[in-house]
Amino acid sequence: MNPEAPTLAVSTVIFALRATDSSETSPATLWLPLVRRIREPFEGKWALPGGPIGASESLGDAAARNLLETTSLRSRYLEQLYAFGTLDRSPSQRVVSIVYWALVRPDEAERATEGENVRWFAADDPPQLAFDHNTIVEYALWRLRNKMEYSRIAHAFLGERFTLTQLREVYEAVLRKPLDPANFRRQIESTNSVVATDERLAGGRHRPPRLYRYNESFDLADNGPLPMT
Amino acid sequence: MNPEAPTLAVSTVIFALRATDSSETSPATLWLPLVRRIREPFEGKWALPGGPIGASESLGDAAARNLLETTSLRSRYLEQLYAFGTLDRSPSQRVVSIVYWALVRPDEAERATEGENVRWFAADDPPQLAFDHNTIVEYALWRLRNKMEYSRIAHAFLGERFTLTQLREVYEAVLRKPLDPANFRRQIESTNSVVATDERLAGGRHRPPRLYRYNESFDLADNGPLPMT
DNA sequence: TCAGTTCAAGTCAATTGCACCTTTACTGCC
DNA sequence: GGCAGTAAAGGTGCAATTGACTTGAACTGA
Repeated sequence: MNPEAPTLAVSTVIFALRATDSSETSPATLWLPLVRRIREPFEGKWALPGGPIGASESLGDAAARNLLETTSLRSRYLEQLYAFGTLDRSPSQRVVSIVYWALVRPDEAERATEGENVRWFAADDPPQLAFDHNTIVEYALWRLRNKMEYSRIAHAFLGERFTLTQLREVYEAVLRKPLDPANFRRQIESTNSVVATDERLAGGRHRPPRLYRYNESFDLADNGPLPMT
Repeated sequence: MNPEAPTLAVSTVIFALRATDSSETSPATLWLPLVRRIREPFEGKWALPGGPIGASESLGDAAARNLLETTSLRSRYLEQLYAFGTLDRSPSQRVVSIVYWALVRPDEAERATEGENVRWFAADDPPQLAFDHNTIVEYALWRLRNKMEYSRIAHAFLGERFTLTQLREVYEAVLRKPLDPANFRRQIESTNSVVATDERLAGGRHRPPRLYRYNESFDLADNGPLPMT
């Protein structure tokens, strides 16, 4: 082995939608879980979950495993973001990080056991992070918002059944702008990416909205001919 | 050092436009230079140029250096493509390749000294390559064609001064479909990505077309808040 | 039963995209 | 020198899409 070879690691930026406060009426916003570093460098600072790559796992598998081990989260969507490898990202040691980004559903996000060393932060306003992780979060946010506009990735934030209003609220939360409900409905229906079910969501104090499910024959991510492993 | 740590390398997919045959009238198509492997595994097979990452260079610098050393090419545009790291990509040894893609201008492409170990191939129909390099080329082609449609990346294929017809021919060659000259002109002019010069290209047996130059204040790639190193 | 709320569908003007047409300006040849 | 050929450059009109707005339907809770 070359003693000058950089250390290789994977990290993951995880996004989930959470209510801004405990009230039901407040709109959801983007949050991400961070882990506290328990050793130098940057001991005590918050950082993206990550770790080394196992000898018998692919890069994506390594990201998913690290995710599960450090935050107890299983992601519905996992995509490679970028490989970061400038010289100055870590003091004393050369580290090349292959970073993934993940989307988890709200019910799954609850499983992330918050504690002293794992906590959720607003994605748009994270604290000062270890290494170059602030830059990485910023880039991941850009990619997410970009991809929302040309793919059906929003579905990864939702469960099996959802109303068109819920789907619209995902777009509004990520893109941070209100969308016209009628036009949104027309656009989504024209793509055939969702399928209407017979069920309706009862219980609200208004006309019960129809529940939809995702059209499985649709490509969620539009990532081209990539072997997503 | 962890003896199980994967070997880290960079490779680059280089694209250039070249005339299909020696005649001037034939339309240009996409070509890429490949290098012949001179050792096992896959000795004798064609492969993407690449190599190890130096101790004091960033990933992008490593890609550019390898490019220059193996093919004598300096690229006008270099962007990270993807990090490939499945277990089966190389026999006996675990290799993680961080792959870049590059665009070079026709005049620069001439510098690639073709010989026994470096040769140009049609990008859409490469031979059977070493490792998973056929997959990588296919993905790079997808990214290039995708990016042509929402960025001004085509300019990286051209020199300082160019006519709108030349620019249109770049799009036609990459996207493999004819474009309406009038509509193309209007679209390009509406973006303000090019600036008209006073010069015209004389010598043709027709009305001399105006020469344009690229608007430097325009973002060529639209890669978001990435530190492109 | 009624007020309040949201779902769901429809209308219309403005904008954009695309196919096609006309005019302009040069070169090469007779 | 005039004419034919060619591509540049600009223009026109239709179709599809988008965005702002309106209307009616369906349900809950008081």
